[in-house]
Amino acid sequence: MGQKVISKAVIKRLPRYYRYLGELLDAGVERISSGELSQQMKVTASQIRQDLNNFGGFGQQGYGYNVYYLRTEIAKILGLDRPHKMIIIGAGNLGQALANYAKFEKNSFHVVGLFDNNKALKRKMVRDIPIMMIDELPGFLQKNDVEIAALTLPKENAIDMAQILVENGIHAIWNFAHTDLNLVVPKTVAVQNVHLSESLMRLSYNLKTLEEEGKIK
Amino acid sequence: MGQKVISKAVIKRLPRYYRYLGELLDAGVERISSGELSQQMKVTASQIRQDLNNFGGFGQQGYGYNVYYLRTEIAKILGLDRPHKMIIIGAGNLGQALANYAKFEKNSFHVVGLFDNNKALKRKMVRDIPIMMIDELPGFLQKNDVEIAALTLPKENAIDMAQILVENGIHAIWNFAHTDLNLVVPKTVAVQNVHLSESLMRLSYNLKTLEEEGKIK
DNA sequence: TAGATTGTTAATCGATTAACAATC
DNA sequence: TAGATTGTTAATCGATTAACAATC
Repeated sequence: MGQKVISKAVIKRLPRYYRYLGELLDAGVERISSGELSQQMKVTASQIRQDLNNFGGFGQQGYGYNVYYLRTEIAKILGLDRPHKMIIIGAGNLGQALANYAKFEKNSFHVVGLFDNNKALKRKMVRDIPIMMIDELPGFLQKNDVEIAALTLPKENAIDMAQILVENGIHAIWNFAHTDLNLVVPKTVAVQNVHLSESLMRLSYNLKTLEEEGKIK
Repeated sequence: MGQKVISKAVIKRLPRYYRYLGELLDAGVERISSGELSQQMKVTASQIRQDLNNFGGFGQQGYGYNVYYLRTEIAKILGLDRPHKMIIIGAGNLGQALANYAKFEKNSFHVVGLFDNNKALKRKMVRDIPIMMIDELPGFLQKNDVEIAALTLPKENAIDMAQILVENGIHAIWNFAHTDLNLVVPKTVAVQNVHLSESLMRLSYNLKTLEEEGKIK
């Protein structure tokens, strides 16, 4: 309680540290200094030390950081140390892609259901995950302790669906619809908006900039 | 030439302005002030005016901004005013999802081919887009003027594939593999990394924080 | 003209980097 | 112990916000 608020910039970097530490672990590296890690990740050693110190001292003077220990601690910070049940609303290509994707983080995210309103999909399975109809959703949420819902829907339906999800006890929404759900949902629900189109537009901007600088063609 | 470098923070916000302006346009709104827009987008009016002024004066004192004009100008800045040919490497669920997705921006991104090494997919079509084999890729790039490649591959293959793409004249990579391609590819190629797992981890962090603050359950 | 709202400069805030004392 | 490297404070840098003169 009364915990220090960690800046968004720091939180944004944590998953990247987590990924690099995983790769180091796979490569059999036991310890690493902020200096070495900074070279690999192309950030400053100072930033790494500052970031980590937001959460307490994970390193040791004269030694550096133990890779396994540091990774475990970051996992805890990110809440990856326990399973989260997740459902996916929208069983199209993106929904199905996420169903596979979320398994990546082995013990953290369990996709327990896909929902769609296309009756042709009813009772089908994606891997071992059943596709259910939207009208089964409230009942399903009542029976199962689901924390996270991924939304891969047209934006017209996303806001109403978010409402339904919140009413039925969902605590986190991973939103792929073209709208900013966090402006619509109560602050007691975590929201991450993934706007793929924005990413593509930034790529387009960068491409255009390279052209204008004469670095292309 | 010798153009002012625009900060990443500004570029990151442009697509969001573009989206809101599109919605205003659909709603038949003709003009808007930075103050009104700031309320809708939950940012400061000051930031909107500062951001836009990086590119020149799009507004008019006492009037505000013409929605259609401003949107058109932002489109130009982002390079959305001309078509970009795009291919997708990896014809799994994510690749196919992107094939539909990229069409969203009507005249900006044309997906002209999907590539995979799964022979079962050979010669299939996704919508009107042919799936081709990876070994056909260099020939295809030689014949077609493709600027952008989306990469939906396991990370093991992504780096080699990026190399091949760059050698064959690709200028922009939209990377969905779990690795930082921008650290690997020459600076004359634009890269946007989309790390979905990082987004999910941030969601998990926010969820955990809400729990700890006692706002859940 | 008076009112509204931009464009732009100046002030503030926050994040990053540098430096170094603490300590393993 | 000497050397290495963290943890942490101080300095710098950049981004955001506030303020207001310019101007439609």
